[in-house]
Amino acid sequence: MLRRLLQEELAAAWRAAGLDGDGAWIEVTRSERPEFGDFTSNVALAGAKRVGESPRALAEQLAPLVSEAHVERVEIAGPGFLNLFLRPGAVHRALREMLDAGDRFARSTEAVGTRLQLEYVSSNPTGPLTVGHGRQGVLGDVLASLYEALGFDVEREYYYNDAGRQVDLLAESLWARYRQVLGEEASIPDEGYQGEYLISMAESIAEELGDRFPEFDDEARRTMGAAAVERMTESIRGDLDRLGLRYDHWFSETTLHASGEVDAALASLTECGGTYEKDGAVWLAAEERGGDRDAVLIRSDGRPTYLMVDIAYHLNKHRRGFDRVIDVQGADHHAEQNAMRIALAYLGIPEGFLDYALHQFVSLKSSGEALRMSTRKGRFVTLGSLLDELGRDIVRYFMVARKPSNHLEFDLDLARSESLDNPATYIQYAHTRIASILRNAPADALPEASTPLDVLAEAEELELIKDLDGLPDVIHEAATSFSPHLIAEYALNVSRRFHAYYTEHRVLGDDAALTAARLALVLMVQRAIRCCLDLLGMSAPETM
RNA sequence: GCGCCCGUAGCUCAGUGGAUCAGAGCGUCGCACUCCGGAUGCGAAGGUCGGAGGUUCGAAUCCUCUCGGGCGUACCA
Repeated sequence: MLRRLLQEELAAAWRAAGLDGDGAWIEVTRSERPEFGDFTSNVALAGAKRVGESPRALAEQLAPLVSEAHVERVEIAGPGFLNLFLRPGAVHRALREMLDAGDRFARSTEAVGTRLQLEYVSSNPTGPLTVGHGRQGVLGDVLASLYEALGFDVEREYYYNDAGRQVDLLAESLWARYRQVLGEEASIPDEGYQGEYLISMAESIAEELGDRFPEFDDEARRTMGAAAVERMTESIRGDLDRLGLRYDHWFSETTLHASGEVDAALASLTECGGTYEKDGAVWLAAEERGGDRDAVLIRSDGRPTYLMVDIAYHLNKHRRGFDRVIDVQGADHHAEQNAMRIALAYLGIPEGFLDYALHQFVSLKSSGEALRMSTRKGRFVTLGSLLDELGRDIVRYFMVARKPSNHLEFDLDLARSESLDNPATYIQYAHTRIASILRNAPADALPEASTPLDVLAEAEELELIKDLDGLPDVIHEAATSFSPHLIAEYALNVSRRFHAYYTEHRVLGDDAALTAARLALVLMVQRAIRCCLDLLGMSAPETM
C-alpha cells in the first residue's frame, strides 16, 4: 500500500534527521488536489511541537531526507505540509501487487485469532420486522463482514425471547382479534399489540379452530401464544433470509432463566457490592459508579427486569470466550447502555469487551410523506413490503449508505428508479460494464502476471490505481468506526472514476501492450467494486 | 428539567482527532456519441456549513450560550 509505504519512508527520514522517536505517529493522506501532489504529510506541523522547531524549518530539514525510491519530489507548502509527488513506477508497482494478491487483496490479517461476536436485530417474535430492523440488520451484517475482512473470527448472533409477559400480551391481543373475527366485541389490552397483522392471523385461526376458545383461559393463552410465536418467527426468518442476513447462532432468553444464569448473575453482582434493596426491589447501584440513576434489577414481585436478564446474557457472552462483542442497537436503547457498562464493571469484565454500535431511526419518504414506526401501535411499513418492492440489493444499499448516527430518510422515489440515477444500480453497472469488456477482449489480449504496466501513463489511470490502493484503509476505518457507509461511498467514487475513464479512453485497441495493461487495470477495478458489493451484501452482476 | 444524536447547495447527505474543506448524488440548465453496454461522460448555476460569542496564526470541525428537530429519562422490552 502506497500510503503505508510513504509513512515508513517519512518515519525513516525522521530518524535520519536524528530526531527523537521512531516516527510511527506520522500521518500520510491522499492529497485533495493534484497540485498538492499524490500524498501529503503533516509531519512537520505535528512534529514541530515535539522537537521545538518551527514547522517550516522542520520541513526544510526533512524534505531532502525522503528516499527517492518512490518519491520523485517533495514540495513544502503552506505552513509546512510536505507534498509528495510519486514516481509513476511506484504507482505501477502498487497495481502489480494488488493484481498478484488476487481476490484477497483488500483483506487483512491484523486480527486473526480474535473472537468477535456481533448481535443485531434481535427482535422478539411479537410482530413483523420493520424498516428500522432492516437498517439494523444490514448495519450489523456489513460490520460483521468488515471485521471478517480484518481477520476477526466473527460470530453473528440473534437474541430473542419467545416466552413471558410480552408473549402473553401477544396471545391476548391475538385472542381479542380472534373473537372479533367471530363477530364479538373484544378489545385488545392497553399494552397489547394493535397491529393489523394479527387480524389475518386471527382469521386463519378462527377458520381452523372455530369457536373453541370463548374465554381467554390458560389453554387459550397457550394456544394463541404458540400460534402467534410460530407464525411471527416464520415471518421474521423469511424476511431475514430475503435480506441476506444469516446468523451463526440463535440465542433464546428462556435458556438464561432455565439454566439459573439470571440468579447467578444477580448473586455475583451482589457479591461485588453492586446491588442493594429498597422498596422491596433489588437495585443496581449505578450512581456509585458514575451512572445517572440507579436501576431496578428485581421487581418487588420478584421478577427480574429486562436489564437484569441482559446482564446475565452479557455474562454468558463473556463466558463463551469472545474477546469482544458488539451490540448493534437503535438510539432508543441508549439509556440502558450506561447501566450495562456499570454492571459489567462491577463484575470485573474489561471495559473494551462490550461496544455498542448505535444507529438512528428510519423514515420513509415518498413524494414528501414520512411515516414514523411503532410496533406496539401497529404503525409501520414492514421490511417485507419494502423487500417485495425493491429487492435485496437496493434495500441494502440505501440502508447502509448513510452514516448510522444520522436519521435515515429512505428516498423511495430514488430507490425505485431503475436508471443510473440510483447509486446502487450505478455501482453495479460499473461492474457489469467491465465484465462486458472482458468478454469482448480477445483471449490473447488478456493480461498475464508479467504484463508490463508502465504504459499506463494517463492521469486518470494513475488516479484510479491510487484509489484502488486505498481500499484496505477504507475497510479498516469503516469497521473500527462503525461506519459502513464509507464502503458505499468508496464504491460510488471508484465507479464514477471508472465511468469517466471509460468514456475518455478505449480499453480494447490495436496496441496490444496498452490493451493488456488497461485490461489489467479494469480487472482490478472490477475486483475492488466486487469486494465492496460483497461487503455490502449486494450482488455483483455480469450482465444487467 | 436533565442526558444522547442531528441541523452543510432547492432535496437527500458526505466531510466534523484544526491548516490543502465549501464537497457528492438527485433536481435544474447547457454540451458531447461512425468505436469496448449512451443505463455513460463533460460543464454551469446554486450554500455568510442553524444563529451569536470565544480560543487560535488558522474553525463546518474545539469551547460557551442560543434556536430548531429526533430519541431517551419505567419495578416496558
